[in-house]
Amino acid sequence: MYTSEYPIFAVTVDVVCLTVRDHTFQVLLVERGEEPFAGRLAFPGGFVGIDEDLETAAHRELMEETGVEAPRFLDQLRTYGDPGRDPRGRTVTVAHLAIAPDLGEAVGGSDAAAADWHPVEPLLADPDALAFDHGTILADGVERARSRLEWTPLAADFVGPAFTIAELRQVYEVIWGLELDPANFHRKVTGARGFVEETGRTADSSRGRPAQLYRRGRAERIHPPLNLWGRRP
Amino acid sequence: MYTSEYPIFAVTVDVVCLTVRDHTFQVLLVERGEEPFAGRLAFPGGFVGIDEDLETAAHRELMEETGVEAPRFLDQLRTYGDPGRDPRGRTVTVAHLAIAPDLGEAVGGSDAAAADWHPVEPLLADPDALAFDHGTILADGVERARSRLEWTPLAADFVGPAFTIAELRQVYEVIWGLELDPANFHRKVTGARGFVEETGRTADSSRGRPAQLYRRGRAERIHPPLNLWGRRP
DNA sequence: GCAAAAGTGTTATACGTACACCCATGA
DNA sequence: TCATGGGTGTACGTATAACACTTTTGC
Repeated sequence: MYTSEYPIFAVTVDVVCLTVRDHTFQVLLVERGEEPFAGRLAFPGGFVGIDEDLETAAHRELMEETGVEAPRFLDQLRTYGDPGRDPRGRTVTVAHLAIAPDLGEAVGGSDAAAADWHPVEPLLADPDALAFDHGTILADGVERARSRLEWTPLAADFVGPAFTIAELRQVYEVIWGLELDPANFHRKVTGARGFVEETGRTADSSRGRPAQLYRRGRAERIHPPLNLWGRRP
Repeated sequence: MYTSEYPIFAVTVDVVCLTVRDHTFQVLLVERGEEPFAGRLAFPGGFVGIDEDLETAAHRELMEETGVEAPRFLDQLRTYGDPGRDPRGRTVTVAHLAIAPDLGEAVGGSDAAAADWHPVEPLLADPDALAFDHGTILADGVERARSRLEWTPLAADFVGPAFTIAELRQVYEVIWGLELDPANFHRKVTGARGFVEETGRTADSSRGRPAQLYRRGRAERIHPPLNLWGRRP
């Protein structure tokens, strides 16, 4: 190895885990127990093992620090490596984007002092709300998720294994911050090949006609992209 | 620093530099001078300096190894860090995507044995054509470039500072491998706000009516995306 | 029945494709 | 004046936004 010939780095992973809870776009954060940034909010994450691949490390850190075991989606987001981003030394972090359905209150793993969901909007508005450069990373993660909704079935990863078209529509409405026509949305989603499949079952309805339940389809891309520009004002 | 407490990594950058030359989609490669993979083709790249940020390192390595000084576009692509991707030890590489206009033959820098442009297609067809995991990286870079053409003015980065609409169309035709209607393409591109601006000058024409010259506009995204599905068969 | 939510029908308009056609130049 | 590529006009078909309307449930 060339540890004496070449610069030495520490490599970490961080996980931007997003969900929709209580009609709000939220992100999973831990309260840091140690310096630097002790007591501040940050993404779950940590050092990559010497024989561990990056995605495995991301899954492991998410599980260890928050108890979230199986996000519906997890992929690389971007790598952040500015000198000085970590006061302890030269660290490069490979940020990942994860999507989980609303899992209820019970989060919190072994390592971190506390893990909880936080609404995204106030965090985006205050660049110094999070430790390290995590404010920048959050902005990139949110942008990536918003963009992916257009041309992949990512929205289905925000809801449970069986869901109604209205639940899916609320994901778009919350994340994009606009109101969609339920009738046209229904046609677009059910008409896009491979986005959703019927289960044959219907949802319980407290009032109104019960909705059909769907599951996620096999498609990885939506053709053509869902061109949802929202309701005209 | 925690070099004794935590795993030690080497961090490199690699640059997938793409262009369109001779009506062909091409990538800039160097012939490796040393083991491992001596004599094999690889992307320009190398170790990141201890006080250097990632993008600066990418620019530097591209310049040092190929002489390409100012690509029109350079951004992170993805990070590759599987254990075992480099037989010498644990290395994480932050791959970058660069786009340059056709610069003529003269490439070749100081460090590498040789640097030259190579058509992309045969390299994609043979997964073992390149050193390390660079075949995978090339496939990701090409896919990213193809996708960006749809919704950003990336095509303008493949041509010179002043260009005709026909030159721009050829970029799409070569990279997407299809034939476009010149009339409709012209309208779409000139109609998309911020994609191109008139220069007032015209190109020299060997035959036919001389074309207007345009420069790149200020937009970073095209609304709506250029929905070019090509000429029907 | 009534309210509420799911889902379907309908229509005016916008948009895109195809291609006819005119324009400006070199030979 | 002919050939060639640049650029415009336009008709027709398809997609879609808007919203009226029907369906199916709980109360």
